Amino acid sequence: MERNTRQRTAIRDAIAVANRPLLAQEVLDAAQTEVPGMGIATVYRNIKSLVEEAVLQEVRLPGDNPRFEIAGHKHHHHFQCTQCQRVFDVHACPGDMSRLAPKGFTVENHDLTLYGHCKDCAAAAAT
Amino acid sequence: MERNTRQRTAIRDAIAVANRPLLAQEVLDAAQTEVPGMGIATVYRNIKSLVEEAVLQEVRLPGDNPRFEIAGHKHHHHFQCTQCQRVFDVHACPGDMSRLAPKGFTVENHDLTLYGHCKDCAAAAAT
DNA sequence: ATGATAATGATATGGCATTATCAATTAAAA
DNA sequence: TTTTAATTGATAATGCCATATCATTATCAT
Repeated sequence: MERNTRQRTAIRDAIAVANRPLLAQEVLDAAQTEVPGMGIATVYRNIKSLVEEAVLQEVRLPGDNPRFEIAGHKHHHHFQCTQCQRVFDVHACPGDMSRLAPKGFTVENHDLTLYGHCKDCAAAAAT
Repeated sequence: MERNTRQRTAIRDAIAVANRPLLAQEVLDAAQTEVPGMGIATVYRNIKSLVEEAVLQEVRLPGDNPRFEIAGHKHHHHFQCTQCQRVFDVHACPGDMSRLAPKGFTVENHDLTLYGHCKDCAAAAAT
């Protein structure tokens, strides 16, 4: 991946604009508004190289396929809407977790996923 | 699944004794100490019916295949050792998460995974 | 603008977890 | 113990995500 193609740009931009982690298929859907004929293989190829270049980073949620977001964000967590399944960043954190583990265990990191209704779905449900 | 077979008993007992969530393959390995010739299909078949009967419950960790533990535990979280990959229960919880989500989002549930070294691996590393 | 070659799109293939198939076995009712 | 049918074990089939293949297209140094 040494050339700047319309597809590569559309993929990176789609993820940057979404401002939330996207599945490969979501990246394709978003990038196709810019480059209509784009294929899924191109998405996987470019995601892979963009991760290797540390432009993107992978986000794994329990039971889901990998999502990708722009790299470099500081420590944060994720929220998944149980209705639309979309994932959003959560920039708050409960803080130190080392006291939670059993005695003898050392905690080096942690992942937190919140579940509920996103703003859009909560608003729709309230009508 | 209406009959009590040696295999079914061995599978349920293996998960109960382990006292931590096990992968299908880990269940097979553990159950084979009781029923040597057991096949992986039998493990999947019995896990599936035991989950339907609410004897077992599924545990999903980011990026991993499903694990299974005895159902009925109260709210708890999990710890995964970054060395041996085993998963352990964590019975502590940071508490209410509703304030962490962005405005307009409603939090109904949460999953927390701690990463680090388990007691065994931490002790081994200290030598 | 041209040529070398990287990238794309369509699709075949791979990899892996899980499920389906089926003859042989085994539980358990009679 | 005999009988009946559920269960097992071996393995083929499935499903899904991701990668490889390859002819065609597009980038970009010259």
